[in-house]
Amino acid sequence: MAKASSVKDVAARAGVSLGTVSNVLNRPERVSPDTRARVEQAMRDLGFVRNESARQLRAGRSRTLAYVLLDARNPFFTDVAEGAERAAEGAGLSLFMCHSDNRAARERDYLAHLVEQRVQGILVTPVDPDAAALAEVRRNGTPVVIVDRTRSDDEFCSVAVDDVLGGRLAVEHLIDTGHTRVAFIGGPDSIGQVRDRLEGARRAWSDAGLPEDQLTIVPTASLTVVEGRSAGERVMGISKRRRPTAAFCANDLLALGLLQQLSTSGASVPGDLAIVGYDDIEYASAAAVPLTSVRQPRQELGRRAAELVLDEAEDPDHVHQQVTFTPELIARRSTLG
Amino acid sequence: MAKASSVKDVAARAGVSLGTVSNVLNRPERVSPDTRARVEQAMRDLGFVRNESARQLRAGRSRTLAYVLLDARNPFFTDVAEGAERAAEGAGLSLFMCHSDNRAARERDYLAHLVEQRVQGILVTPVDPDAAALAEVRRNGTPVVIVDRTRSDDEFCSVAVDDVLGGRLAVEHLIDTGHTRVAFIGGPDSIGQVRDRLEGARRAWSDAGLPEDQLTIVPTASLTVVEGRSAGERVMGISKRRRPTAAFCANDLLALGLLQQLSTSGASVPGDLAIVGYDDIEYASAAAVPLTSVRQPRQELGRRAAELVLDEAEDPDHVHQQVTFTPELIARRSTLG
DNA sequence: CGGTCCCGTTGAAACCTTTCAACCCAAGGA
DNA sequence: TCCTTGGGTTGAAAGGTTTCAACGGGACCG
Repeated sequence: MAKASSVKDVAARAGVSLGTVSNVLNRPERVSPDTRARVEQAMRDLGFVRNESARQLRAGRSRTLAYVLLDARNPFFTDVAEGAERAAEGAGLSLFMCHSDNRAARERDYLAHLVEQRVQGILVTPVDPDAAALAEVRRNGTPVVIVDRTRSDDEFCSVAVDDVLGGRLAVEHLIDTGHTRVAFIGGPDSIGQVRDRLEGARRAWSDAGLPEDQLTIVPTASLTVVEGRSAGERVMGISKRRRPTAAFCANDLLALGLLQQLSTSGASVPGDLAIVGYDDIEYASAAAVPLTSVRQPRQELGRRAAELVLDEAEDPDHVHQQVTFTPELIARRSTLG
Repeated sequence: MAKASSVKDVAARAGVSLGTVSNVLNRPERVSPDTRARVEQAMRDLGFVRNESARQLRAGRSRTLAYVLLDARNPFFTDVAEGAERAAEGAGLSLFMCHSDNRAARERDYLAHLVEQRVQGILVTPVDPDAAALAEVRRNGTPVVIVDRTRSDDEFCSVAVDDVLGGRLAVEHLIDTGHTRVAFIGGPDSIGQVRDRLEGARRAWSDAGLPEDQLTIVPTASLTVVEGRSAGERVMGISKRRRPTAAFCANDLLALGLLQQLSTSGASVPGDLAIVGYDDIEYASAAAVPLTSVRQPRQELGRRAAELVLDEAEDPDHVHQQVTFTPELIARRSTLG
């Protein structure tokens, strides 16, 4: 592996000055066709690869965006990343994904590294949206956009989805399809999203003039398939007369677990219990009974976040915006029969 | 956002030379405590952040690895990434994930960008493992390790899992649990992994002396839940007398679809049909009937790949190795009742 | 034939860090 | 007192690219 060759080597081989080589690279139209051909040939001969560090050093900016995400295994985040990726691609940039794995320390390391790299901008779904580290990153000169979280101050751009509205949509749909006893399944309520979705559910309920005690809360310890199954056992353990006829789950994993539990025990969906999930993950539509679910515009979220971070990077008059997207209810057989 | 400050600014403010600032950064033990304190204070005052491009330019190497993966939504790849990440973290490096989304053009862009960035090494699950682009990357000076694919020549390090053995394990397990009519569900056979798993299944079958026509091939168009359901219909459409009593699915998504189809139609698992999946994804153990599945050491795969690429980067006597990992059968209720 | 203009090319400067030989000075030994 | 030693600090050079003012030469116009 011979030492990488530089513009100087290329220039020498092509018999031109190194300024010309640079012109071939950056403004080929300024160079006469035959000179250009000679330079390009020399590049091929030497296996020349432009050194991005040097270019960046000189240019002061990189050609990269980064998305620091909490959990690469959650399809929600990878979909967001994909949206951001497309936007980056459109702007001629690369998007690097960094997996903080929900660890604040790892997140900090990544952020520091990215700032040192002088990436054009950072999208981040932070472990703690109010962490001082984020302000520090921006103070150090790198634009930051917060994704799927909101910060208590408005010092940052952020993109998120209106979870209160999502909860409302879900429950309004159940009310519209005739249900008057409904369970909300989800938890722990330390998760902001869970709280918001429940809040939306409650508002829809009281707006419809339904009695508060007919909206049952079934708490779960986490948002997983296993918890969904156990919640199912609890719901079905209620005497038929008083049992809810529909359940709104705080996410699709819970809903899938619930669905499994019901079909294992011979109950019918939606006959015995209608189900609404949240997130509309791929498995939701592929379930044994396709799930009604609240869809968030995930790719759009990523795309918009990328646009915002680029605006912050390029527009000196940039004003921070908190963008809220609108979720959408996708009705399927689990509520429609 | 004031222009970022450099070591020179820090030096001026601290009243020392810029060499000293650099020493504080890189060999703090050489600097007297009070000078160091002064310099560090100046850094804080100015919000100094080391410019990684310049450092890299000087040092000739970066502090980064990258993993270019096919599909960020597939938990298999993100688990591999996680293993690589841990290894990178251990070596003081960052790992960037790049999502090629199965598009050769995007993969090419990423590889080019990474080479220009002079990353220390690239892990890649390529769209086409024999693509000339990979050889080009290495020729240009960046170590490359191929993950979960194998190349026809041995010019690269690679890490993969023995799919033939995996297929064998699955079918041996079914034979051991008393089945003499088995279906292999999977396709298309343009996918190398599908071919290998089937090959392993066949070998186990004939080694056990069972008649070839009792191993039924049920082809699918892709490895998805929906295809699994349709395969289920086909299998259950066979007259009871000749119907297989067990199915080995080429991946877990097929197995989950199959399971859904069976439970929807009232068939029992494993009573009417035992099921073995492949990959042991998270949903496999969380399914209505927990799935027996063939587990691949995903994190280990990533970890080893990272080690290999670092070895290639650092050891002048590096020899390319093709590492093959051994899969493991995880028996659960879908075959054991 | 002389003067302009424009195109293509050149060479040096700048970007910021790290490294390393050289230097200074105080302390200790002769 | 002079010399040595060594810790602490310095300043210049190097690394590869981009930019830009300047330059050379050919073509065109008068």
